[in-house]
Order: sequence, then structure tokens, then C-alpha cells
Amino acid sequence: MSERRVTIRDVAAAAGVSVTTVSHALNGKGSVDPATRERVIAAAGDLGYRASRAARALRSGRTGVIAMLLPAPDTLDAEREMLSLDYYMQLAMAAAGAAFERHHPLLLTPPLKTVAELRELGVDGGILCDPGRADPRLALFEELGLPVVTIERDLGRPEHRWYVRGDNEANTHELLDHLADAGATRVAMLAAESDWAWSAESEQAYRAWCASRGQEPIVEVTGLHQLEASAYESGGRLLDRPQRPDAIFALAESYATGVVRAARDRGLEVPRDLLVASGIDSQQTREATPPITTIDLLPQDQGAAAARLLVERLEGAEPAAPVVVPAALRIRASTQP
Amino acid sequence: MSERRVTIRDVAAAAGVSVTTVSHALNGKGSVDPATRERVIAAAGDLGYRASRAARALRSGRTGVIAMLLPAPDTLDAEREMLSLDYYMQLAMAAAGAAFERHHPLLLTPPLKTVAELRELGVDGGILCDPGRADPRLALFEELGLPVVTIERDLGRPEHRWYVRGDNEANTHELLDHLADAGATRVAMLAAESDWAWSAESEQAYRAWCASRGQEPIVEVTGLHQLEASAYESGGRLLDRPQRPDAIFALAESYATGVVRAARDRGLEVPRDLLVASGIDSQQTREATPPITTIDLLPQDQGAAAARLLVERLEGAEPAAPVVVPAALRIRASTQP
DNA sequence: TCCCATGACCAAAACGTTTTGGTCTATCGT
DNA sequence: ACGATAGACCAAAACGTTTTGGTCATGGGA
Repeated sequence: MSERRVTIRDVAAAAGVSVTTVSHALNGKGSVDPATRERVIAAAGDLGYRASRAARALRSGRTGVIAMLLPAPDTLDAEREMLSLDYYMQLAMAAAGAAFERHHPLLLTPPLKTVAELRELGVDGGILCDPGRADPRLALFEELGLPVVTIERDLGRPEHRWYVRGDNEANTHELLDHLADAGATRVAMLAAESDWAWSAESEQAYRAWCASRGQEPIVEVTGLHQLEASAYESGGRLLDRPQRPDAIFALAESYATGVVRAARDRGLEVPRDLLVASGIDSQQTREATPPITTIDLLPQDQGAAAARLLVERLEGAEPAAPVVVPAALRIRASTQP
Repeated sequence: MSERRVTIRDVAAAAGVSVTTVSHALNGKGSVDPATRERVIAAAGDLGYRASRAARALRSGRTGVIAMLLPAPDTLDAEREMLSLDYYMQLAMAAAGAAFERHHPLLLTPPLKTVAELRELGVDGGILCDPGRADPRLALFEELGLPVVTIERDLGRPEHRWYVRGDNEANTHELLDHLADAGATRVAMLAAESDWAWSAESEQAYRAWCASRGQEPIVEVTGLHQLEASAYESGGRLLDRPQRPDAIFALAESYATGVVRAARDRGLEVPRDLLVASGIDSQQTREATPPITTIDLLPQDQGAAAARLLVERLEGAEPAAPVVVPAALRIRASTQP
């Protein structure tokens, strides 16, 4: 009836050693005879022993728990419009899976403002997605001496090298080359008004690509709220130029659909009269009419990589960082005339 | 330098009582003089005391942590296609926020298979989203005696009354009435092939509505993978009927866009020749061309309600359940001829 | 031979709570 | 006036680890 918990004492008894030795053997801490260690590990396995997270946390101060911080808009209303929820969901689930495999649960963390809030969470470290320039949340962690891995860099923190990122330059180049191959001669960009590395680097890569081709960059910066509507407008401005672009690289997913609508309203057909591609993949771009070519950043890979990186740090290893996660170009009808 | 933690002992000293009394006063457990309780609470406040989660967990066996279980598809590939990621993201974030406010962190939990995995998580309870019929994950929690709140009921568990749900019958009726008001006389439904309560109840409500109007129900069941493509096909079948429907209630978000495409391919214009509405709201329906009328289930409210319900149970209250969360009908161009 | 590392091991303390099992005083019913 | 009951309080045990500060051989260098 009474399913008593298997404690370290039970393991010690089974292996015929002290609890100290069990602890050392299992955590690779002190010095224990290899044979003894084997015996302890076997005994622990037989009994199905798992150290109590609470006891461990109490004594050592480490909980093993990881905080996941998604981009925190100021208002919830803004969130609705702004986030590529699709992308972050994939990211979060993948990170949770990878962390859990390594016995580190992942906390979904609401926007944090103060050190007290962070302290109360009782986490050992955090994954911070798309930090703004000199993101205050990063500072919060540092204040408590907790390790952080960011997904994409913090542009205001060049010294912080613990991050996972997409190869935004290469991805952008590849996409733009694809557009050129498909016949585009005047490629414009719908960039985002943000201080995220992803956004800044993508825009910069676009400009570099233009320069390398002796082409003049055509950039419209688009707002972060009311994504589709903003893109409809700024995309429309691009299309109304005397020298109309024949391809548009719309950074966000909703930008792309906004541009397609603007084109359609002007009697332009995608991809016949205009090629459209997006810098991020989602159900929206996959299922749009026509389906839209995108850079799939593989959020599953990014999330898993970030979790791995953080866990390795937590466990005392010195993993190589930063990590660059390759993306996949998803070529769809919107760029195939 | 040494920022020593404020412990219960410090509070006891400050209030001039024993640690037992502090514990009792703060947790409302034993019997303490109201004046003393005040004094203790004041002292704790002054010192900024927060009970150590680890210590509490160790002694009492309760961690205060909540597990969040999203619908677990068998393969990750299926997930990509199937989930309304948007909706679940909102749900999860809202639940995390509401739980955190009440000092209960929320764990994002990967698909669980065994009791051992669940035990290792060390949670006090769980929120289970969209359980399938007799969902095995619900059983996992029960096996450990942990409370669960589901979002939408488990159709195979009528006795389990701890759930939060949308008023699917009323929502569906309201939406269908709106279609009728907009001039529809033959409303068809694109239902989903699933054993979720949301899906089953919505379909049933549709049939009931038809019956109450003496109208024959027209239902096409659509697959859960390749949502948009499946809906394009089954929606097309509806449109190719000799007696073509003049409105389609497409349950899932991607069903609606699929139907719109099928209509467009047949030279039908939405909303002129066909009204289209969806049972779930998302960025996709908001930004579609034309924007699609939907039932916004208000996942923020559902998530927060579920978290509240579970937390109240965890804290020993006997909250009223089940909870019905009202939805909002989002009327958009797709149903305004 | 003696001394000093070093390796293998262990008993006990410590982490910060909650819970158990009390003591003591005041009040109530008879 | 007496025992019983309830209220207010407390000391100590308990939760299951990790860490501290050892002991005791064993072997190598002087």
C-alpha cells in the first residue's frame, strides 16, 4: 500500500556503502573506486532510484529547472498582433523536450520585471528568445549570477557569447539568390522596425547583397503591430513606385500575406508579376494562396540547441558557443513564375 | 556581500514568536491569535520573506508547480500540421501568467507516456488541453493522485468534472444564427475527425440547429493532417453538390482558408456567393482575404481560468466546476455580403 | 624506518521548511 | 470548586539530499 519513496539510503544499503559514497558515485564528485561506482549505479538502477529534486535543491541550491522567456510585448494586446506565435510555440516545445530528456524541466515564464520575481521562480538558468538591444531581462539573470542562453544575439551585448542563432546572412543571401535565379531584377525588402538581431542582420544582409550586385537597395520599414495591415500599406507603396520591384522579400510571415494582398488589389498576380518570399515560415505561408516561399528557421532545432547548450553549461561542461543552426529554404509557388 | 537568504527564523525573531507560529500564521494552519498573525505577516513583509520552495517541497511533498500538457500528436510531423499553434500558445501563456501570479510556476511538459516520467517532473497537478476520449494522460495523473484540470472535457470520462470549456453549443448556435441573418439558407459544416469534445459538441450543435430549423444537415468530415489541403478537397465536394450550400461553417482555422480557396477556384466569391466562418480564431483568419468570421474562444480566458481552477484546488479550496468561458463572435467580411 | 601524500570511504551537519506532539493558561459547564 | 475543553504557543523531529571534515589504509620517497 504505502509506496514509500526509494531514497539514497536504500541505494546505500543495497550497495553496501554509505550515503556519502552513493552521492559521490552518482554525481561523479568525490573519489570512489570504479568497481564501487559500478555497484552503486547498478543498485540505483535496480531500485529505480531518482534523487529527490526538492532535497537536492534544498541542500545544493540548484533546482535543475530552466526558465523559458518568450519575447515580452508590453501589452497583451500587442502580443496578439506581434508574435509569430507559431514559431515560438515550436521553439518552446522543442526546448522543453530537449531539456526534459536531460532531466531539466522547463518553466514557461511570464514577462519578468524584477529580480525578486526571477528569484522566486527558483530556476538555475534561462533561455531568452529574441532579446531586444541590451535586453533588461538578460541583466536580471546576470544579477543573480544565473546562466542565460539567448536565441539570436543581444545586439547591445557583444560580449555575451552564449547564444543560438540562425545564419541570417547566409539564409538571406540564399533566398535572394533564389529570387534572382527566378528572374527577379529589382528585389525590394519589407524590413521590420525592431532591435532584434534577426531583423537587423537580415536587413543588413539584404543591403550587402544589393551592394554586391551593384543594385540599389529598396527598403520599406514596417511596423510591428497590425502586421498584415502595415505590410499591405508599405508593400503598396513599393508597388506604386515608378520603377516597380519585381520581387519582394517580406521579413515577417504576415508581411508576405499583406504584400500579396496589396499586389492583388493592383491587378498584379503572384508569382507572374511579382515574386514574394518571407523570412520566416509558418502555417500561414504554407497555406497561403499561392503558398509562399520562406526561410524555415527550423525552430525545433533552435529550441533544442538552446536547451542543450544551457544544460551543458549547468552541468559544468564548457560547450562551444555560439551555435549556428542551419535553416531550410522552402521554395513554394510564390517564387516560381 | 553575502546576501544571506531571509529564512523563517528571521521572521520568527523579528515577530518575537517561534518558527512554528510563523509557519502557522503564514499558512493559516494552526490556531494563532489574530494580533499575532498580523505581527507575523508584517514582519515577513518587512523582511521580504518568501518561503523556500525547495524546503517546503521537501517537507510537505508539494512543489507548487503545475504541468501544462498540450495535445500530444504521435509524431512531431503531425504536430506541425495539426495544432492550432496560435491558440495553444495563447492558452499556455495565459495559464502561465495566471498561475505565476498565484505563486505557482507552470511547466511546459513534453508528451508524457509513463508514470515514472510524470513522477520525475515533481508537479502538484496538471492542466490537460483537449483530451482525447479517455485520454491516457489523465489516468497517469490519477494514478499518482494528482489533480488535473482539463480544457474541454474528456468525452470518455463523464465523471471528471474538473474542466474549463467553451460553450460550444451556444457559440455554434450564435454563429449559425449570424449566418442565417446574413442570408444563408443552406449552411454546411466542415467537421473534424477527432474525439475532442470541442469538435464533437460543435458538430452536434450544428445538427441540432439544423433540426430546429427543419433543415437537413450537410456535413463533410475532414482529416486532421494537411488541414488546408483536406479542407480544399472536402470543401470542394460541398461546393460541387447539385444543391450548393450558400454558407460553410468550417470548424478549424485552416479549414476555412481551404474552403475559401476551393470557392475561388470555382469562380465563387466570398462573401458574395458563399459565406464562410470558422470555429476558431487565429492570425490566419484575421488576415485572410477576405478576413474570416470566427468564434474567438478567448484562449487567454480559458488558460487563465484553468490555472485559477487548479490553483484553488491545490490550495485546498473547493472551487465551483466546471467553468464555462464565454466566447466572442468575431464578425468579419467573409460573412457580410 | 618514518613521514606524508593519496585514495577510498564514512558520520554527521546542514539546507529551510512543515508537522508532530506536546505545555500552559483561561474559560466553561456543572 | 473541579474537570474538561479549547486556544495560543512552542521544541524538536522529519523530509532526502549534498557537503564538510574527518578516519584509516596503502604506498612511495627520504
